[in-house]
Amino acid sequence: MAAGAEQNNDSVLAGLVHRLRLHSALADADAEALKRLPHTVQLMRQNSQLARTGELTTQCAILVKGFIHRYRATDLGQRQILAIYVPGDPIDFDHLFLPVADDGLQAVKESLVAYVRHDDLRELLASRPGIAEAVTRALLVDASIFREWTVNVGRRDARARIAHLLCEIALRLKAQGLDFRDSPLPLTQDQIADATGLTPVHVNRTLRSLGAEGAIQRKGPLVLLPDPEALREVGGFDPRYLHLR
Amino acid sequence: MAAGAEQNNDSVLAGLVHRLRLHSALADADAEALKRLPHTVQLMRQNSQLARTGELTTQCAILVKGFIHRYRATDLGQRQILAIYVPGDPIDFDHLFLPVADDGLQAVKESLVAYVRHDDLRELLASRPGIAEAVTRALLVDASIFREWTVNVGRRDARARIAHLLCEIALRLKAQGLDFRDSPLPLTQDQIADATGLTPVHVNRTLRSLGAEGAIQRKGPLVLLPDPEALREVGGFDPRYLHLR
DNA sequence: CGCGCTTTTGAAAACCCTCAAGCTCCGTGG
DNA sequence: CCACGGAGCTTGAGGGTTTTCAAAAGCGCG
Repeated sequence: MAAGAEQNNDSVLAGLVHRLRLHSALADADAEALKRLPHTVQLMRQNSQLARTGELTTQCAILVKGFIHRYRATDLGQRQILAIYVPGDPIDFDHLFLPVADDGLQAVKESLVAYVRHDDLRELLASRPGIAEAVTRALLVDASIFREWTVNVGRRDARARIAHLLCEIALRLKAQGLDFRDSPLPLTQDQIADATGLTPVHVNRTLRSLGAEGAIQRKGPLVLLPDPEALREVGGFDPRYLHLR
Repeated sequence: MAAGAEQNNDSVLAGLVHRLRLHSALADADAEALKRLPHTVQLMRQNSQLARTGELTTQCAILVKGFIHRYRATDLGQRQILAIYVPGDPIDFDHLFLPVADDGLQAVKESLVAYVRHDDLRELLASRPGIAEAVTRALLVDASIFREWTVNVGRRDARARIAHLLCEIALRLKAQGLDFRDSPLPLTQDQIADATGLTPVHVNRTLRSLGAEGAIQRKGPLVLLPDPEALREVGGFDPRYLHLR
């Protein structure tokens, strides 16, 4: 756990409401109730852990700012990144029902995380079916994304894998009202490798080749997207699996 | 859709109850209510489709007998199998909340499927929170399995991928009170390839090599498992992600 | 200014893929 | 009863994408 300041800011959970409304029609009363949920906010340092595989949790995390990834490791120590969360995303609401953590959670860069207690959230879900349904739907959309990642890693070559990953994150950011340009993804090539099932060396070469064609633009460690359309082509990206309205 | 006889057998949904109880403590009253859910039963011919990507659904399917797989295809027509369901598994309960189908569903071999109407199931979930929680938990366990498949395809070599796949199915069958020996997996090498992100040719060679070592035993198209322990070793299989009690 | 982390580059090797053909098994029909 | 055809399995040779190993260069930070 990173050191963190506790606060109680009213609009911290607005991003979560926005995310739920991407998939569900949430009544205003429900939205207000959600935002009033008691919560604490923590600043997570880059690379700090939110949870470790096997741990028991009693709180749920919501990403407010920054990026967080979910990963799992094989017995041989090979790491596979399974999800990359953007602001507004519920990070581990699955722990509400399966309190033992499957996966590790780590801050990609310095991030702001809101915590709500399982008890409080459970109470809210029980009293407001609209919220319960919206949360369930969000969990199922996440599952659809997990499946697309399997497709990505299993059936696309290196260029397409990376392009697809970037398209997805760009679109999910945009859906949250954010922009790749404003908050460019600070993934290292190591992390891209672990997300796509490749090696860092090959990611480097592929990124380089994509840059040469103009499909992406690079500034230091960051990747910008000058040509989303071209990238979409390369990645064979079809956003239906994101279930955006 | 395959031609199918309609019936109304009382114990058809017992497998589903068993599956839910792998993860949740279900009250007897809840279990009885579940089994009394109105349903029809259909016999699906080998390779027949239950649903196609993009279709709207109004019923949920439960696998009673046989095997069914879930798949998705890339824009280039490459197929990736995303899940293999065993008897007792709820197949598409996600459509209760996201009625537009993400994925295709196809019978691996002749299978028996029970259908319940969304309306009936929704009513049951609303009136019995214990069932609602058990179903949510089952969906989340499935999500955990999806993630492990990403790890499998992304970070293991061919031998380990296939071994891991076989270990998982064998264990899930066993948890349902079935046995690999009684109902050996009728996957073709093509299907194993699509499940593991490999090509059929390489699956053939790998299967052959696993057989030569005695890790598996083969009888015609079928794969038997004489030595689960050896396979577990090869696949780096750690069953925790299955959340079996 | 130097240390650590990340990126970059090169060369060789490995794993897996593609292409292609032959084989076995089995159900169907002549 | 045997020929035919299809589906799935097997095998070989060659090629390609990706990996491994190794080392150097760039960059940010204390």
